[in-house]
Amino acid sequence: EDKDPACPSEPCPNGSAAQTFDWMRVKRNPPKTAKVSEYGLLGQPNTIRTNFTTKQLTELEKEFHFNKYLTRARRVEIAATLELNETQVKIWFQNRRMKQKKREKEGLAPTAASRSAK
Amino acid sequence: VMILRSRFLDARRKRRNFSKQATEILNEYFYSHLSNPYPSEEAKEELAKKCSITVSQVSNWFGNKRIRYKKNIGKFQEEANLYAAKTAVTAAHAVAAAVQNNQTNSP
DNA sequence: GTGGCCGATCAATCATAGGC
DNA sequence: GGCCTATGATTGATCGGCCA
Repeated sequence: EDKDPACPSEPCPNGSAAQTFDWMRVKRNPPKTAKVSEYGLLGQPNTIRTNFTTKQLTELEKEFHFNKYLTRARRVEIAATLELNETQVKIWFQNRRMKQKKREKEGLAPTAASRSAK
Repeated sequence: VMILRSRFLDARRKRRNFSKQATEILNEYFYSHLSNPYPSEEAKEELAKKCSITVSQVSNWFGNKRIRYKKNIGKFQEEANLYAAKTAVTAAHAVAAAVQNNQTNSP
């Protein structure tokens, strides 16, 4: 369905040739987090990123400080309490852990890092 | 209601643009690797050092660049040609150096 | 096979910087 | 000062790989 681009080497003769590489064609599947209310209706694809409320975020944050990892039971509880999917809660914790890790890494003194020769 | 959320949560977001030369370095890498603009962790660290920014900032820059580039390739055409020409010269120099180095080293 | 986690990335959005 | 675009950062969610 698409021709293979071809000149990876040599500057192209004519003015420009912005080839389309694979990474430019990458399309992510829309979030499955539909969830509206009752069944069906609406002709609007509800495939939009969920916006967590302040209350939800506060509770999740509180729980995170208590436990970095969730048990199945706890996840179900929280999901029910905050009116979120179990998946959303699970993903939130995963992202939160990554965020934590990133913050710790950068929070540490970067001075010692610049000691290797390269 | 929801608008209030962003008020204090994003208070930390006091952005500052990168220096002109940092952007220059990042763009050079991006366009010279346009077929696969995904720098390795090591490459990111090196770029971060050269640009005097953090590795995360390098990641953010590439993430934003890739998305925005493919969103509107035409808009970056000019920029792409500019850097393509620039790196072509650099590559030529590298080849020349390699050739010369090769002559002094026999297999 | 199934499911969670990790690391990287995507994609949409936010908020500010810079130019007019 | 307002308005618009450019740009860095944030984040819910996806992708691929790994492992128990």
